[in-house]
Amino acid sequence: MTERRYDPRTIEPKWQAVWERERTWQVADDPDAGNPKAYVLEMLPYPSGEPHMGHLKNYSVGDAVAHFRRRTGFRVLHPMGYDAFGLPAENHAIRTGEHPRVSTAASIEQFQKQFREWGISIDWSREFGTHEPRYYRWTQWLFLRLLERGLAYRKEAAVNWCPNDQTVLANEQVIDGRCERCGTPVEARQLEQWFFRITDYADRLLDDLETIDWPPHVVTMQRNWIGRSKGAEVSFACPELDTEYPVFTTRPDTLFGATFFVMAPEHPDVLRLAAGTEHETEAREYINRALTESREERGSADREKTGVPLGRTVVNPVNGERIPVWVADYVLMEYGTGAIMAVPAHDERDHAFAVRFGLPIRRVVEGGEELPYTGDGPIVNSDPRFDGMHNREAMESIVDWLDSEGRGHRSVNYRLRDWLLSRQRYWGCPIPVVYCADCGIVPVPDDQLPVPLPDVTDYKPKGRSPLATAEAWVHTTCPSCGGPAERETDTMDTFVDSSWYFMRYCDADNDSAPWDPEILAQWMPVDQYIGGVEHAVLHLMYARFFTKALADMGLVSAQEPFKALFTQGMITRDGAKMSKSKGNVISPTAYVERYGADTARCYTLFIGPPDQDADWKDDGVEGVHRFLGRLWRLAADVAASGDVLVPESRANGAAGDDLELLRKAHWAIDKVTGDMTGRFAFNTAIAAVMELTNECYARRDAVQREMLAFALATAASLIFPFAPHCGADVYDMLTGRRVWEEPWPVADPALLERDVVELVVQVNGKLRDRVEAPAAAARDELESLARGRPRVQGYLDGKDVVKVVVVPGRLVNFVVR
RNA sequence: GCGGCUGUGGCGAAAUUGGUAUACGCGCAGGCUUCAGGUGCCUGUGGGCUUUACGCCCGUGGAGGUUCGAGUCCUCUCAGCCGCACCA
Repeated sequence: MTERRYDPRTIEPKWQAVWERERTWQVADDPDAGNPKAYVLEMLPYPSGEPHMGHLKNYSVGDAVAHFRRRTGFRVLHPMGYDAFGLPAENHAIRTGEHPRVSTAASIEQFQKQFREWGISIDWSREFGTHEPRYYRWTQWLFLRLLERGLAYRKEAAVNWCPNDQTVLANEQVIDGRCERCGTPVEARQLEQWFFRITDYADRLLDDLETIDWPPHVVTMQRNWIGRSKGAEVSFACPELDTEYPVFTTRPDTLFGATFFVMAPEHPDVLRLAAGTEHETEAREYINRALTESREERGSADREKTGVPLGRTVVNPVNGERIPVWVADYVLMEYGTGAIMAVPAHDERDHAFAVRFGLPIRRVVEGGEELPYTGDGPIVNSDPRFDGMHNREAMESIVDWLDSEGRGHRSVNYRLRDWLLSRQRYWGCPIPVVYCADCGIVPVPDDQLPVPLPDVTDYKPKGRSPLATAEAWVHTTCPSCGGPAERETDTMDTFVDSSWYFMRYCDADNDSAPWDPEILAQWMPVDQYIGGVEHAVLHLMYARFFTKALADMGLVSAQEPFKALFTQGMITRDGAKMSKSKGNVISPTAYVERYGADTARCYTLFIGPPDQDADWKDDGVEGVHRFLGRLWRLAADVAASGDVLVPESRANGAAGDDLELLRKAHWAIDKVTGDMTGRFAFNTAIAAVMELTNECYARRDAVQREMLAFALATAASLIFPFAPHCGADVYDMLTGRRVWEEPWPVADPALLERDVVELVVQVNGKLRDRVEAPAAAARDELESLARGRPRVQGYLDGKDVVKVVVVPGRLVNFVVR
């Protein structure tokens, strides 16, 4: 019909230039602004190589939200930065000798370029990388505030050591006993390291999950990770050594069933207990072996239980019984007290252990056919005071009794461990403390920040941080006494950097504080956070902890950083995760060049619900490109046929095809608006704009030019959040106006209603006929209309109509016998 | 083992509260336009049956149930994916 061609290569740069020149997406900090604020944020990218499809999807989702909020009356903060410290850049440096700063800068440049080519509406005035001194200065400053409050501390502990990356790892970074980054089995090492006291916040991190709008599965994962258990702490005495060993139990009702006692190999008293007994040598050997085993070797629940007796007994406080003490590696030093009472009749692990070593098993709760029985029931074989009582009640009574005797009390335990933040690696934020022979650990004063990351020649970790080789940097003077001192050479876990970046965006250029609290209060919390589910317990837990700790210091008023969270699904290729090793990586660049950014962006959203994983198919991309081309071409034809038009609905007097098209436009407005408010149903929103476009084609020769222009301009307006260039261009061609300056369209309810509806007629729930009926018709009118249909008559003749169900506007159902 | 999610055409998927199952897109088939086209436009497309009709039957992983009516609610079950995994 025309030679006019949809050419994204022309229109996309044209609009990008306008947005760049006019700084369209820049937003001012203005406490007096009339509009409410909306802080829309996608997780900041880790700049390694070039952006991939996951980035394209992530920022397409976020940009759609940002655009929609802007046009529905919000002042939107939509910033960008780079999580630039980290292992991949450093490993690259080890291989090539190139400074991580260089490769990181090159990658950041790629991201900057592509974000602009994608047309993402970013406020570039707030951009930073976490590796820049102007940023990490404040990471260090925040570390010192946590240190002052005792929330950062140093201790020796059994930590996870990755022999490949030559660094310690946080608990959260160990997956199935292996390093999260490289997959190497993790070893246990006894080292002195820096920790954040995140466990102090366990209760609040758990309870406040109820105050935020997050996907339930992420909430569940965090809840499980924190792992709060309620129970009791009960002391078992060892008279020979004149000591007492408290244990944590969630089942104080089974105390009378405790037949032995087990300590973790790491327990500080195990060797002392075994000393001088016949089992001393055996115990010593067992403990030594257990301590050198990797987490993976030790960790599995299905492996056969091992352990040795220590040749001692302790006294069960409820009945004075002496029970033998064992050491076994199924007891963990990190959880509870590092010692347990074993109740083999009612605990699977204790049962397996008792069977293996021939230890007695005593049932104290009735129920179940076989042992171990972990359910509820009446207490037996215990004390006359408790026998016959339901075990749930007995729990309370037994703890109360022990408490009154001073031998126990209620207690809560958590699975969550403190956050180990030291890393023996180069490319990270230096920890701002020095070690002085006289003064000990001395924080670097605020006015000496940042502690710069020194240059080194060898990035290879050798069990010590590469920073240790920067002698001139390491040797410094003590800020406290002026004597010689050495700098901390470990760097921080990069999750520290990303635990507060969203606050820095609010006041990114501040060089006298991490932020001005008043400006921060204007923007925080993030209203909509968008990112991958892989951060469900790592980044998202750490950022919540930081926010709460800083809130306690009065630095932030928000208790939660991310009011709402959306986790987008992965883009796969042939059903598999894209990875360089599989060779199935597809780069957004090729598609952006060939079809334009709008097509690539729309496709990542149209492919399916955005929280679901989706498989990339080139055919699907074609389909989306065809749709944008159809919209653009028809609009170009209309625009070429006369003057530019003012977008208005022309509701009055429209009839016939004009009215039908007008209705379809309003239906689409309603559908898209609904799909985007409180939901992320972008796939069906785009489908609705496709339907509207199809309707424009179907009626293009039957409607007035103005109506066609209105319908097409509406389609452009609605597709703009997903395909901003095409949306802007079409809108401009038809109206001469800028779509992003237009308020979001509002559907006219009168045009959503129809005066005639298709009534479904069922007999016994089966569809038998359809008939046009006035929408306003009364129930009995609808019934007689339906009853009068010949086809329906055929089903009703000779039968008893026992019931008639009428749903006005929908259906009539005759129940016959 | 525990917890969570998902099962709908040849494929990706729709179906806000129980009310016409399969919107939209891909693919496929046919037609028109074109010198041509891997372009554009139009039409058709869940399966089966027959008397080819304004027809009937079946159909949302499987089996039951509730209801006038179930993709949607309940019970059991199968399959796949994800998370946690000796946490006392």
